[in-house]
Amino acid sequence: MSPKKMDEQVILDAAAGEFAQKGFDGARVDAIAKRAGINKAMLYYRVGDKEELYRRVVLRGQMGFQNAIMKAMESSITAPETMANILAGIAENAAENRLIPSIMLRELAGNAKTFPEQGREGLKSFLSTVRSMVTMGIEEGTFRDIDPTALQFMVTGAIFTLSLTREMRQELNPDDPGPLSAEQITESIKDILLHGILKEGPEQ
Amino acid sequence: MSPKKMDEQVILDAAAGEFAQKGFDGARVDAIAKRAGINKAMLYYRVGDKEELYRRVVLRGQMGFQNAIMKAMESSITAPETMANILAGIAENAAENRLIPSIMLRELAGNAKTFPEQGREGLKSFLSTVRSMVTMGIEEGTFRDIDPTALQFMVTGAIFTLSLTREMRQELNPDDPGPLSAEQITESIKDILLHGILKEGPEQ
DNA sequence: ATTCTGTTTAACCGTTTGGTTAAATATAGC
DNA sequence: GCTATATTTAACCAAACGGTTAAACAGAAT
Repeated sequence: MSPKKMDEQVILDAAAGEFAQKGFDGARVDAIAKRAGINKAMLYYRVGDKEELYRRVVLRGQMGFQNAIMKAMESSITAPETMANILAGIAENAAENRLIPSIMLRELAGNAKTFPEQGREGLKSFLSTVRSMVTMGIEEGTFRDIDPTALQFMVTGAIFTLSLTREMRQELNPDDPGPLSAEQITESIKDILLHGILKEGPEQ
Repeated sequence: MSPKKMDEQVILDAAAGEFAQKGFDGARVDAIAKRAGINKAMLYYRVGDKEELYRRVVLRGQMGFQNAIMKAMESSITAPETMANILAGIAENAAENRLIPSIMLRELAGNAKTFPEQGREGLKSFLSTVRSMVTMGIEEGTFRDIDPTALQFMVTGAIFTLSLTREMRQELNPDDPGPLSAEQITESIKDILLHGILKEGPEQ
């Protein structure tokens, strides 16, 4: 009934790599096929056209972040704890799946006009989660009266750009420490951010 | 000797708009011509091919940031002052020339592989400027012992993503305050960042 | 008025690209 | 072996795209 089999994940991995490097318009369907080690027509047979390929890649990548955020929320009680865990979750996920930040930043640059409709709900819930975490911190008295919007984008902006420039930074700046682990990124940002938003300063 | 004349800036503006919205590969040369209200061949006559168009747009846009940074450096003495002025300079510039953050983030996403060779020096000097500002602050005792790399990308990452999502944010999150002025962005980020990096906390 | 030069355009061209299709190949059940 | 079904491929196609070119046009100088 089925001769060989062909892992669909291989196709999505190949597509993710191509989309991340070249963007949707720059990506070549033939190149994706080549990366996956199959013929172009196979892509259409197994997944669909270029847009469907992209949709699947984005949605799969988004899931990782959503799970990370959810786990961070569940495993923490106070707002500072939540904040630190969200930070770590995003950083770890960006490090594991390095292709996604690239795709996401490109979406941002294009006003998310090619972002899958199905994924927009996820984005919304992420934004409102961070926001409610901040207001919670302010209400419980641990946070200063900071701007949640600014914090949202300081976290994601910093992590995404840091993991994206992983290879590039050192070349541009000899003083740069070079590639950082997710833990290092998390610690550095957490250090600045917690001092920046806590009323009393982190105890530790 | 010259019949009509045709402002070259109009062409570069049109190109910047197209490149910002669609990226290099997504941009259509015909579309740029249409935006500029001229014929496609005119582009090649006056500026050059697609790559040259892009090169010019990026270099022109980069100049604005470089000037802003330089002015910030000149007009400030202490490290916290410098830090605040750089922040404000970048934010103002991003607000004035909204197309550039989009182009820059796309470059980031593609590992800056299409970034003009000529512009790389500017990037380098920007990075080392911020870095030396941080080390100066640490040495003069006003800054805590923070990670300069993290700060670099928290500043640019936050400002770029904030100005890029200007139209998008409110749609995704009803609690979002919507479009923010450069001053608002500057103040929000400065508030968090200065508390985050200063030893004593901002006096004000 | 004619010439000369800088400017603008319409039409065209070769290539690339996303997508299709018809044929080939492999596997399982009979 | 034969048939039915799932998989894979090579070849093909129309459309879109970047780029060119030859001709038209406009104004200044003579």
